[in-house]
Amino acid sequence: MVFGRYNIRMTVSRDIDILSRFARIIAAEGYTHGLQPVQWQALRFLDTANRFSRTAKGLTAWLGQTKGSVSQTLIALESKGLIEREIDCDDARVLRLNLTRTGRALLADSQTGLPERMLSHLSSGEHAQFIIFVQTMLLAELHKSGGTPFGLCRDCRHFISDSNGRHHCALLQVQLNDLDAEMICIEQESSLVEA
Amino acid sequence: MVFGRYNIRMTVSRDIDILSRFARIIAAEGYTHGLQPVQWQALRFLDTANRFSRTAKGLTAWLGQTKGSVSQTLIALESKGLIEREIDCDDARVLRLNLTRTGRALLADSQTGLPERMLSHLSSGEHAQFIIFVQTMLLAELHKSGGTPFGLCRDCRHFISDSNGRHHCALLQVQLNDLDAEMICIEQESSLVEA
DNA sequence: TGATATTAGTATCGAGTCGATACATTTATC
DNA sequence: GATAAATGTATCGACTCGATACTAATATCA
Repeated sequence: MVFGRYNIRMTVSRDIDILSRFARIIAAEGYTHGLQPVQWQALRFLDTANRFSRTAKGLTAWLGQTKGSVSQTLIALESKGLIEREIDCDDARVLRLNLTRTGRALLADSQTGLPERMLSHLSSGEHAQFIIFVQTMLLAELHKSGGTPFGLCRDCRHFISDSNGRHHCALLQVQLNDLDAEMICIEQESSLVEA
Repeated sequence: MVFGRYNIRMTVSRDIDILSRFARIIAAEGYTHGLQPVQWQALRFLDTANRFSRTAKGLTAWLGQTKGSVSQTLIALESKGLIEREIDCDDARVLRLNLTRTGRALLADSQTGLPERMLSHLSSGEHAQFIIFVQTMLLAELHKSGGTPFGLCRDCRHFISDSNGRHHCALLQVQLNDLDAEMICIEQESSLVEA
């Protein structure tokens, strides 16, 4: 009985070992592209975040760091010529962060990194199931810790499509085009989850 | 057709976003225990690695870092009184790394961390399936990149049990007790995988 | 047996991370 | 219009991590 319990504890502990090692490898992505991991994450985010989320605040929420740390990362990315800052015309406190041509080229040239290779070791069905598990855990954890979940604009309950195929956001009161619809938004509230 | 492709690309990219964010959170484990993430990983490893693997070399392979980085981590852990070094009597180059009473107490006091909480958001069946996926990817990746897989002593093809319930290692030619059998070994070659 | 790898690990450096604190500026609130 | 809140920067210190150069012990092999 005691031995049984011991065995169970060891097994769970072993699961954590496997998961932690896996996470370490994934989280280290970036070096192979000549960037620090956090810089790579930031670049990826800024590439797919919509214009309302592409700010230091948005990045701070996405990365789960303090604004001080994020500010440092942005300085590094700017000095490397990968991003540029643009002052918001509506709110002068806000700096819109845009990828430069160089930044976009770097992302385009590095389509297959570590996470992609990891997932390639699963079949397509396993891949889909695995991502569902990850998403379940991530959303539950973000909900618990008060983190910002994010999500695609078109999956948001504020995303309205009219009969002419045009979209707009009911929260921010702005028109949206097809590209906007596919972007990540900091304000997103999933329409797939009951309130 | 073009739109369809674009959609697929966005979906895969979104999977990577989810996975990367998940991995970042898991990999940050340690701060809540008053340690740096890498120090926490090291402490966990040294707690369950057997006496042949509980060295700077073993930790280097486990963490996938250079020995210089690992050396730094060990200095930090020693200065915090969590580990102690012991010179191997057979090979004076080797330093055995042992947890102190303080180190073991820290691990025992912090049974539930971030990875455990993440996994708690899955049902027990999902949990098991998820870990199998992770293990599949991790082992495939380590095989590809030449990393050391590690594994439990008792799951090794060099692990021999006699009729009296006593064990020994056919590779290192040493006797093993029940506790040894449950530890992680750097030399482990899984008996569950065909050669 | 002795010269020469090889192995295990340390020392040190520089670029970068990250939280904390203090700060400036702009916008919101009352 | 005074005060609060929001957005972001500047700077500090402890730490990470790879790279390089180093020491010391063991293996190899002529």
